Amino acid sequence: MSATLPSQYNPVEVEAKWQHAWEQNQVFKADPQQGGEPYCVVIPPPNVTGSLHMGHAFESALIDTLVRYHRMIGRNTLWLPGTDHASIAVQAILEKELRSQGKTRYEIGREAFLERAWQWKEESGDTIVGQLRRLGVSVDWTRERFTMDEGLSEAVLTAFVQLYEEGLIYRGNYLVNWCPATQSAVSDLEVESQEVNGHLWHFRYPLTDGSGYVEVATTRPETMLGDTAVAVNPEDERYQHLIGKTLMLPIVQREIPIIADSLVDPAFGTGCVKVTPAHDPNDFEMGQRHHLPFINIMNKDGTLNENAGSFKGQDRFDARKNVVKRLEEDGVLVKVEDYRHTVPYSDRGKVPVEPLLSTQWFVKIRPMAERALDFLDNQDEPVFVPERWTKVYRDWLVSLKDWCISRQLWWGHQIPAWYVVNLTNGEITDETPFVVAHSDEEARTKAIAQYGEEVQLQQDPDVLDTWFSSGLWPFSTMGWPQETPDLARYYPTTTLVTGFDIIFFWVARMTMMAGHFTGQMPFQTVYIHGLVRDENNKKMSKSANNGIDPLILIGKYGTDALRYTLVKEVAGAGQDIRLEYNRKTDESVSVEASRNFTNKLWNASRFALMNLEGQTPEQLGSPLSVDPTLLELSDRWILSRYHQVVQQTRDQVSQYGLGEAAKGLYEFIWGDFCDWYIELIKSRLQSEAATSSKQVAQQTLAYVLEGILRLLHPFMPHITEELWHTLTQSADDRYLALQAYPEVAADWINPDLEQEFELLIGTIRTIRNLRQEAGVKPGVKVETILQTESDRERTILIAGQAYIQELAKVQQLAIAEPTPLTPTVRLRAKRLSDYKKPAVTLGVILGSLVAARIVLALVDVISHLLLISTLIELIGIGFSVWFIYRYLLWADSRQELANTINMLKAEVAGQPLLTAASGSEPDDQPLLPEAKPEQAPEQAPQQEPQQMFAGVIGTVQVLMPLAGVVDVVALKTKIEKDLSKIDAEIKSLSARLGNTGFVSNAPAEVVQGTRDALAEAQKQAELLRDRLSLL
RNA sequence: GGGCGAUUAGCUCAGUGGUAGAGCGCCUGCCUUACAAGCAGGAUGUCACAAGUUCGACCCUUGUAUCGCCCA
Repeated sequence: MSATLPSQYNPVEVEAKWQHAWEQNQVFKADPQQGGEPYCVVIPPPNVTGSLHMGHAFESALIDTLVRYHRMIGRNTLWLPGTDHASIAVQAILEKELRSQGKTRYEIGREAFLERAWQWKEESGDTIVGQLRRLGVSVDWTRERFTMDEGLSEAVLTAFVQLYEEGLIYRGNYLVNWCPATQSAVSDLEVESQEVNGHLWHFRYPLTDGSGYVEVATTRPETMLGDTAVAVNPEDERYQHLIGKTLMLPIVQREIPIIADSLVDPAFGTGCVKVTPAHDPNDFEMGQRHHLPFINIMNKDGTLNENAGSFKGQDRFDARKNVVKRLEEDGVLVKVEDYRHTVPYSDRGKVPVEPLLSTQWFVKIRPMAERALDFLDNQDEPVFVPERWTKVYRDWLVSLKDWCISRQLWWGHQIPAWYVVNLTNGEITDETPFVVAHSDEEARTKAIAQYGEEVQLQQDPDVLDTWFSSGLWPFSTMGWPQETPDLARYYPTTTLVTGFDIIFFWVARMTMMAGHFTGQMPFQTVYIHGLVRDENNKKMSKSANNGIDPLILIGKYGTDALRYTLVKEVAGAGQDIRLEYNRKTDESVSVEASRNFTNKLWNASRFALMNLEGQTPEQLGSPLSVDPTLLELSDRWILSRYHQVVQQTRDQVSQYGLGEAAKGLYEFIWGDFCDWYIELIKSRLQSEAATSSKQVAQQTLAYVLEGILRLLHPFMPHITEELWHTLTQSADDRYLALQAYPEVAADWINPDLEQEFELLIGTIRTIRNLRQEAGVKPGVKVETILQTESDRERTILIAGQAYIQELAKVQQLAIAEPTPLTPTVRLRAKRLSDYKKPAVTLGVILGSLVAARIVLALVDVISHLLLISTLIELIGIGFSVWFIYRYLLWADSRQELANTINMLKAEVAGQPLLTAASGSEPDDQPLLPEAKPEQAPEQAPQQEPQQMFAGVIGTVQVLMPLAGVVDVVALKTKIEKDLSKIDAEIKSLSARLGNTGFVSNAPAEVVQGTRDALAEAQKQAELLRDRLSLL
């Protein structure tokens, strides 16, 4: 089974399989009876207006990552899904459809219209939940809700009635934003300002006393038909004498007063403004203040009404032209200027909204806003991530005005107010009395009690603003107003994840509603994510038609790849992301990169399965509990790295750093695990014999891989679930989604070891680099000499020599001090290593016997070198003593000596080198816990009989003798290039250290670090210069 | 007009008061028994501009420019 995984991952099948399995088995069904601290998220309900776009995919990916993570760390998790009925948007779609059939909603009637609407809802809702399923979201489908379902409608009724009874909902005649296209009032938020090139018309109103004219300017001349005053700023000295006088309004011939109001901007136009209280918000305020008449000149379809006199029936824009023409004819038009100004447009209707006086339902918002502010200011609730949104939210609450909640639409929650129409001739007028109730029956009962048996009731035909029901979503979905177990357990919810564009629309309304009805904030944290921008950095939107269908990318690369791309792109929390996309080919290089990552994971797992010989991680046992001495250097390194990553991932996810967490896992999995660890253990795994080395490698491989699958699961749920099942051979009814997230084993994190390992990796890279520079064929094994005078580095290299040989394709490796031609005798403080005592005894006995021979051989060797040091002869007995001490007393030193001798022999004689102890087991204790810095030995310039490729890593000199293939020019170029880099570094470091300010002010460790870096760079430069001088 | 965010490699973006990073793309060499959706190696930067704080600024402060978003 395991080894038969195909070599390319096919997400289509795997993803469908697990989506189906998760849902069928209700894997994500929440149980309020279970223990565990609750973690609850309600979905920002998508509108049933068609289909999901990339923004939904992004948001869902973020939420699902958080939810799956918290489920795995043991929280009692609920993610509640659902959809929103979206009154205006859906009604607009349906009416458009009707129009294309040559019908209107009034012709087919309310009932038939709603039937169509529900049908649409079913279709669109199905599409949307189908898409959500394909995103692999771990929602509890058993709790799916819709804003117009029975329970939520009950919540809406309850909320409305209660607010009405508390005096927080009222019906009144106010100026609203009227959208003539949809023929409904819209809220302030549904109005969008657009800059347009318009005109500013100046005309004159004559004073009634005949003493002259007042000049006014306007961008909407047709409204002059409804003017009831002209206003000036009370401070404006130019017009003091006019205040209180009256004017004769042209065309209409109405006498209107000149008033003083500080709302007037003296700098606008002439400083005199016409006042049309029924058609402008500012004028409305002035009208109220100065008790002016409110003259409405417009019908609801945007044509002028009888108050417009001869202009009656004309469309507002036609009327504009005609009014101007008439004013011109009357000789009161002064001038027309081009004028760029902002015009409020209806978000949905895409036409300029008309401020219109009409009777609507409003929520008195201040008490609710104050309550939400109180929570924010005194209890820091909710917490915004990123924090900067707090201010945006707060500013909004502070300046909030009453909320118009009635919409002249049919699709939605019909307003639960019944008019006693028999009192107003069977019609609903502004004066018709009404009762507010939960139902027909209740309304009737109430009405009869108040108005007698004869009442004839008619329900308000309008519906509520969609956000009225959305505002209740966090608690209405859990059963409110009933006291349900869900409400008790999961409310308030933990986190709300949404876009900043609906902080006002939705977030603030939820906090206000929740504060009022539940006495709590509906969520602890609001994570505000950014937008998905298109390949041109433009916001994706329907109107710009630049949306990208997530399903296309899912079909091409898989859900995991798309989700991972979206999540990985986020920097910090809440930054916008840009999605790379080619519209011609429907391809995305960034999603492709993630797909490649899934494939990498797939193949790493495939490799593991091929090499675990059918054993599961459980059967193999954790490497954390085996005899620690059996773990090899690479095992301990990957375990250290792994636990580091566990720590880091947990930290980052808990701080909403999802992008960083995703990127960290990518680096660990592809870099550390695949590129290094797997490569390092290949030889152990491939050994025929069942050695402990092989077994430990298998254990570690299985352990880390399973950990990786768990770590990555919230980010890539499908492929990890699939691979986990294969790896663990778990029964079908167990799920990775329900397993525990990896715990940090802090004891296994060893920064020293990781740092030491870096030297090995660096060395391997340097050798590979030299090979490439020298043009060595990839398959060919080379010989390499590593020289360093640092004991510490040497010990690390010796411990990792098998790795170096394996991964850098080195046949013969010598690790030594720089050839000590003129060594200084010095005492070494190295203590006896426990495990080398027997060798020492033997060494002492053999040492003296061998010494003479060795010395002779060495002298012999040296005498063949190009530079014969006459010093050798002077050293005599002293050298021998030092030599025995240095090279023969200790096992590793003998190893080193053997290497050196072999190397020297080979250099001289051109014979193959003896391979450096490839069978020796790498150290398994920390490499150099007590390495002592030593003084650098004085050394004679080194000489090699042949030219070598050379590189430097740390202070390790990497030499690669390549007889016959050395291109001196290439070699020289290479070294010179390295050298110039290092020289630049030396210059910069020296300059810094030469600055007394730096040395005296910077922290000691920084100064020391700089000194160390300089010393290392100088050493490197020296080595390279020496090498260069030999060419 | 007010507010917020951004400006770093060809592209998309990370980043830290102490020697500038990743992915993609590019160049070179490889079908090495997990992966060519791959492996190995390589090149690439006035960190938008200007002044200031500091021993030291890509990072902090102020201003300027450009882009984007929100609000009026």
